[in-house]
Order: sequence, then C-alpha cells, then structure tokens
Amino acid sequence: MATIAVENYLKHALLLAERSPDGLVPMGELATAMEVVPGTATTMVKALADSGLVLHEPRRGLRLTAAGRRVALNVLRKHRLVETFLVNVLEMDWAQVHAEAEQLEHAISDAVLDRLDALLGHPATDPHGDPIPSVEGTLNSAVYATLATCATEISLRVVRVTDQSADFLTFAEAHGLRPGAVAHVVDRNLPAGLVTLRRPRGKPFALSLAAAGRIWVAPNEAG
Amino acid sequence: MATIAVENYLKHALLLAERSPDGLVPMGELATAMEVVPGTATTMVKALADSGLVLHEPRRGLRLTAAGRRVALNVLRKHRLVETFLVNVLEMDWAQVHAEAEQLEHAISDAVLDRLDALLGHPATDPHGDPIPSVEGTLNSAVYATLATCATEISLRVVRVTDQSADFLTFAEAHGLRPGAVAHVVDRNLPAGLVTLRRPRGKPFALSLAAAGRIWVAPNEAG
DNA sequence: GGATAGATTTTGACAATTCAAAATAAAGCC
DNA sequence: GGCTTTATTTTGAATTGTCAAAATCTATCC
Repeated sequence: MATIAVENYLKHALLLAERSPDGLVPMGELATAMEVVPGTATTMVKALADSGLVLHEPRRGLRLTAAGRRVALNVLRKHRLVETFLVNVLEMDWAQVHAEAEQLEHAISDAVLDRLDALLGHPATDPHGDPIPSVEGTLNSAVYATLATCATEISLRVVRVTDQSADFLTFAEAHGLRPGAVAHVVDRNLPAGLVTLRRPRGKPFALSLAAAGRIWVAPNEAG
Repeated sequence: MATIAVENYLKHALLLAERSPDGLVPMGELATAMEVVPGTATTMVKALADSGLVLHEPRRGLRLTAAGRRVALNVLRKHRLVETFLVNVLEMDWAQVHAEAEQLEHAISDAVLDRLDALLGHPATDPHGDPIPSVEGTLNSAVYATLATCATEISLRVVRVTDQSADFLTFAEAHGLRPGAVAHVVDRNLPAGLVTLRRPRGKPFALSLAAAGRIWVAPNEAG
C-alpha cells in the first residue's frame, strides 16, 4: 500500500503532468507543489521510480507510469468525491472543503468511496467544477476559456474555479461565481489588468486578470 | 497536533483505563492492544509523558492525564460517529465499519465531526451500542449484564455488542443480535460453556459463554 | 531468603521522510 | 568558448515510530 506521502507525490505529479504537453514534470515544480525542498523531491522520486510508479529522467524531471497514474487517479477521485460530499451532504463551505479532503483522501477505502459515489449520484464534477476521475481511471479534462480570455458581452456559464485557496473561493462565492452561475464580461482592460463582470440583475464588479484566469466559462446555451 | 500513532496510543489507553478499576493501564496491555512489542510501548509512553498526555509509573503502567483523556475522547468520538455514519447513511455492513473508522478517525476535523453529528441527529451510541463521547468529553458507560450473566427466561433487549472482529459481528448479525433486538436466554449450561438463546418467532440457537459475554442486554421493558 | 518466572525497560538498529547546505550539471550569455 | 545563473542532485543529519534481543526489576514460590 502507498503511504500518505507517496499518494501525495503521485497526486501532485498527475496534476502537474496534466498541465504539461509532454507529461514531463520538472523536479522543482513537484517540490513546490509538495512544499518540500528540491532535494527531498529528488529523494522521493528516486524511491517512486524504484517502486515502478514514476520514471525518473535525471536533471529533466519525472513521468508517471501507468501504475503511478492509476494510484494518483484513485487519490484524486477520493479527493473530489469527498469535497462533493462535504458540500452537498454536510453543507460545508466550499472554501474549506479542499483542506478537509486533503486529509480524508488518504483515509477512505475503495469500499467507502463506492458508497459515497452512489449516495452522491455519481457526480461528474466536484463543487469547484473539477472533473472527478471515473472508477475506470478516466479523467475528463475538457478545455474551456477563462474570464481572462473569453469573448466579451456574451452570456457565460461558470464551469470551473481552479483555485483552492479559501480566500479566493470566499471572494468568488461572495460574487456568486460558483459553477453554474451566469455572468458576462462587460469590459476587459488589459493595461490595468482588470476584468469587469456583471451577473444577471447584479451590479458590475471588477477582478484582476490573474483572478479571472482561474474562472473557467462556457457560452451560456440558455442565455 | 497529535500524530496518528499518538492518537491511537491514547485511544487504546482510554479504552483499557475504562476497564481498570484504578485507571492504571499495564504496559503489556497497551502493547498488545497496539500490536507492538513491549519495548515500543515503553518508548512511546515516555514520549507521551514528556508531552503531558500520560503519567508513566515505571514498571507499573500509565495513567491518562486530563489532556491525554481529552484527546482520546475526541478520537473515540470520531471513531464512533464515523461508524454510525457508515452504517446509517452509507448503509455499510456493521462488520466492516470498525476497520474503516480506524483510518477515518484520524483524518476527520472537528468541523466535519460537528456536521456529521448534526446529520446523524446527535446519536448517543454507535451501531454496536458503544456510547459516543459527548463534545464536552463525557463518556456514558452504563453497566449492563451480558448473555453470559443475565437472568434466564426473561425478555431481553440487546444494548451493546463489544467485539469488533468482522467474523463475530457477521455471526451476530446473522442471528439478528444487533442493539435493539429482543431475545431471551432459554438455557445456560456452564459445564458445556453454552448459552442457548431464542428470538421472538425464531428457532433456539447456541453460542459459547465467551461469545455470550460480549453481548450486553437490559430487561426488555416492552415485554 | 534466594531462585525463578514474568513483565518492563534499555540498547542498538532500521525505514521513511524531511531539511540544510555543498556539489554538480545544464543552459544561456557575451 | 568560458562564465554565470538556475535547476537538480548529493551528502550528512534529524525525527518518528518501529523491532530484536539483552538487561533489569518485581513478585512469588518453595
């Protein structure tokens, strides 16, 4: 069985690999994500390579093997189903549930996971809009535009909020920017780094381009 | 924050202390409960004593301090509320939930615990009839008779089953011996070490005195 | 009142995970 | 092509929790 540390390294390796075109994850990125010094990541990656969970390409980075990816997807599935449970069933604040799920993802058995999945009705995404890996190990990563890049003056539907910090999520919540919410970009001022947004029957408000880049949207079909 | 190992030592120390008249827990008992060699228990108890969680009386045993007892009760509360959740909400088999809760009890925050408690309606006991410590740290340990010691030929209500092994619980379940079940002792044959039981509209069946001693009962008020 | 059995403690070692800091390799720059 | 910057790896050490086995108590038993 993978230890908690191993599960965490693999999970972060997966998340970083998903954002990398060739699947190669630089050591430094993994170390940053894990909040350890680079040497620690090197040590652990070599151990993971010995266990056949990753390939270590010295001085270049690491790649998940099929076995490593399987473990990582299972942990990610637990994380996101737990978040969904905490929000949908226990009615907890979506800004807090990430931290809770970080612990629970390592304590939940596959048996509990299955029951949780059934209780929640086999959801496809978690409360932040992040896709929940299937039992079979499929990760549906549809690509959307963000509020920093999408067209202006058309009705949009928020599909995903990719920032787990409680502060950001509380801000988003306060402006109704949860997945499913409808809004449109009133104006985008690149020099000022500002995006102005408006929700139906709401006042316009601004957020930084950096923040806008973490809110993913699709054209609002109904709107 | 207490580590998982520390939480486990304190939890087992509490359970053993509850069954000891003077609250003194011999080292060997703790080591057996924790499934470690005696020397390991000694090492850990000294560390716990340094943290002010237990008192170590060399060669005699240990006692929980108020701080240690507080931590232990919190872990036990998590364990038993999680078991209740797994059975009542996720509809899992009561024979499995102990093992699951052993992991989850260390991963659940107090915030999640509170929500879980509310969802379950603030239960007083878990699915095995074990009392759930209150938030304030009260452990209601009412003393009952067991099927090995109770009066015969009177209607009884099962209140508690104090064996966490899946085999025993599956056996108990198969005969309907869950808390709340009604039964009476038909016969007790001490030389043979057998207790014969009968449930309403059921066939009589036998179990060993040792097994009977793990099923706690109260007189059945309703008849 | 010592020998002995049983429990407990001590000692030395090991695996996992981490850090700090020195060493090394790679990449880009004039 | 040599120099500098940056990323990565190596080395040595600390921490936590564990075991095996030797040493040490304690209580008890003739």
